[in-house]
Amino acid sequence: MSDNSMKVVFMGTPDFAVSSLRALAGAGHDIPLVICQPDRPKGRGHKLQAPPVKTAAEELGINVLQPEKIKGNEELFGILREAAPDFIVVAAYGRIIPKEILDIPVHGCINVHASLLPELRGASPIAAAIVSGKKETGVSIMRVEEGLDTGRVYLQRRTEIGRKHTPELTEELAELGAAALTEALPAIADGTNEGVPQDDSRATYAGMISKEDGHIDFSKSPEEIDCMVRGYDPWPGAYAMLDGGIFKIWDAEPLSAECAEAPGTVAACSPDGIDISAGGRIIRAKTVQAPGKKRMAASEFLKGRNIEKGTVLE
RNA sequence: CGCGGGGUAGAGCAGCUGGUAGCUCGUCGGGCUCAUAACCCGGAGGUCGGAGGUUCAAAUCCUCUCCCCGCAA
Repeated sequence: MSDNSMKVVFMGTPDFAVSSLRALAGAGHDIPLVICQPDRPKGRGHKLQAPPVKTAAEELGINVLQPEKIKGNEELFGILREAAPDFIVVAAYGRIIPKEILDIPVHGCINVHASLLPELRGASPIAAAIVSGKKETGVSIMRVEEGLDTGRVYLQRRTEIGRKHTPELTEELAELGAAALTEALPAIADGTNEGVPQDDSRATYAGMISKEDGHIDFSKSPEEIDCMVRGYDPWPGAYAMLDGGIFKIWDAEPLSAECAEAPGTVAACSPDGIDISAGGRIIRAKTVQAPGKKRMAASEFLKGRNIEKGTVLE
């Protein structure tokens, strides 16, 4: 494997990208440079926080560059040209890569994208896959072009979504993607794998998620709501308004029993959960969270606060 | 110094215009029931996050500190 070692510049930012970075290093590739987004104010207190990729790169002893802007950044282009990489690997970098950079590496820019392209191109493929109720999703190793996730696909790996929430699915896809990446790279370099163009007619898009996307519409079916609950974990969280406060549901179970109550009405409370009318049936909230409180089992929530039958969530 | 809520029995909460603490669940013992997330009776279990201060007296007021969470990103 070591004679397949190549020079790779890595561009990525969040946890999802860390797996690929580590895999590249573990495969013996020469990584002269890692590029990620600048430290951003995050969390309470708006403290500056280093992106996970930066932390990982430093652990690996790799130089990190955090350009504020890359479009038209001639200094950055110069540094990259000088590095003369075989590949630039992009994984959830969070910015559009300008053409000047795409042209630099000998074998081009390769992206690890967390969907089965051409489905779910865009910013939030993992959450979108869950929310839309898909049975399976996966990762695609593909070529970065000027279009948004439009390049030819070299390798895909798929997995069942089941009842997974976004965090665990993200972790799983990050590992799948990292393995697929290291497997594909040598074949792309020697021309064994030329990839196949995407069928643009089947393309779908996963746009950025907003806070409001997590607001539950109880006219939807219990199954749809369950998908929201799992997909929007941990952000923005699937929520409803209760007494003017945000009431989040972190785990729910669709019940088949019919329910004639108005959508959002609490039909019953029990140690098993809070049963809410949704789409003519019942969605049972099993893990919930009130403002300022932790996530807790619905049964525990009910010990400290009584929700009367007939209460309406909006 | 972004805004805000909270740390009280094993769990979830109330009490916070100061006088050594209460509710629901669980737990232990007893009773009742064909049965039920059952019901009835009784008991155990808390230095009220930590450190100072005010006071005759603080979970309750003041200061500092540690931890958790919501908003915002």
